Amino acid sequence: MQQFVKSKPDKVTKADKTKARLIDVAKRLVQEHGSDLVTLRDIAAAARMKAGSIYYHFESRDEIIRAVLADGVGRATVAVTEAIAQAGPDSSPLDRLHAALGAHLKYTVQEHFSSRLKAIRRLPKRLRDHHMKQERDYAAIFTGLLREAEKQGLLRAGYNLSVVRMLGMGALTWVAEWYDPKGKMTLDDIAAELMRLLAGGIVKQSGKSKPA
Amino acid sequence: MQQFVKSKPDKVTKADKTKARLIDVAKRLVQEHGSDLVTLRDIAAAARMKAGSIYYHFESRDEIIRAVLADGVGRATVAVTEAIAQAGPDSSPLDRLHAALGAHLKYTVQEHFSSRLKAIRRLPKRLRDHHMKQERDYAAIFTGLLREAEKQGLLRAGYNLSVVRMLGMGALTWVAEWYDPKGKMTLDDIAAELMRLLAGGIVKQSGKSKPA
DNA sequence: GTCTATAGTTAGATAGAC
DNA sequence: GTCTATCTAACTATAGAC
Repeated sequence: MQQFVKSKPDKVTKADKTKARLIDVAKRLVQEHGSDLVTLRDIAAAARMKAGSIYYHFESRDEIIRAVLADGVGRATVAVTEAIAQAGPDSSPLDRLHAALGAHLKYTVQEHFSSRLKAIRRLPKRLRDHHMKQERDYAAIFTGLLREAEKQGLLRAGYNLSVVRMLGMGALTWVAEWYDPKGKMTLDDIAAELMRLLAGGIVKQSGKSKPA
Repeated sequence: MQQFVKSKPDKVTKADKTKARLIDVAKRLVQEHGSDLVTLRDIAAAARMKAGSIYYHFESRDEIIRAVLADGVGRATVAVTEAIAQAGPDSSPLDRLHAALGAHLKYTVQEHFSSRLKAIRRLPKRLRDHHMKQERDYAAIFTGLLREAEKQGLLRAGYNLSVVRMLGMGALTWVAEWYDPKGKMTLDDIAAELMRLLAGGIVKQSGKSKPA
């Protein structure tokens, strides 16, 4: 597990730990209620502090939100990268894509990732621009796998792979909005369903290849 | 065009017109900035009124937001229903689905439909429950088309059609988050890409039918 | 480092004049 | 119907004690 709060984790002071705890409780609150509804008083209360004390650790409320977002992409990147690695370097790019999408979905639902984009938009421009690079890097993982598959001649011609990626990830990102953990389908089931859909489509292929 | 603000549109009073105008400007502001950031003062200013005057027409801020949401689903339903009708009753359910998804996408992007769900969640329970029925009815249109296709034997077996619907609509709903109107792809292109993906998949089918 | 206290803003909502 | 004026409540942020 990597450190996203600080890139230089030697000599962890008490302040560092408190800051990390603040990010942690803030993340939990943001996931639960949405970034807009979470106040500094909420965060402080959850961290058993008073609101004013937060300013010893952060310059502003926006700085906390930004830290929460950065932590989110960071951990998602780790989760997806690990899933890809587990599939093995000699696996098919499609299998790796399946693994990556599965990890993305799990992370998305658990951490309510989809609320991120919304929160990003209302950050001050300076913080927003910095964060968007991380988001683009994350998205590039998936496009990369599609391009690999294309290079290996696994894909049908004529698709815009960026669009395919965005449609696929959009489908999964949206799952968090309707997914019922008590329902019959697991997240793995849903990822498999998407992958099956993505790969083979839903329509019976009648001899001739005439999709749609 | 139907009336969603009032179900009894005979004798349109001045108050009715003002109320409709308030919903209209509120909708525009909500689409642009998100429902949370829109204040009564914003709405009032956009409607060339003072904030206090709004309370002559609405009981609370929540009532306005609810009206905006109801107006949104209502118009989306009309748009999708009309697109389906234009495909003709003898058309393939898949063609009608294509038409419906295209209309949904256009509406989604233009009206930033995706912000709806977020707004719904923070409504008081009473208003939220009432609204969710409209949302379910809207979603049922799409599931219905898939079931028709299934009944006509057009689909491969083993798919959970509700999940397919949610993945497909999720993909389109998410488009509004990244779509660039100045880019190369039109919304019709994207809808066609999704339909092609949904129907035939992206992976080259090598003799045997072994998707994923 | 964390507290208390409070300044400074801004929001939703109400009352009463016109 | 719309206005002005104002209330109450919540928030971010700051200052200074400990």
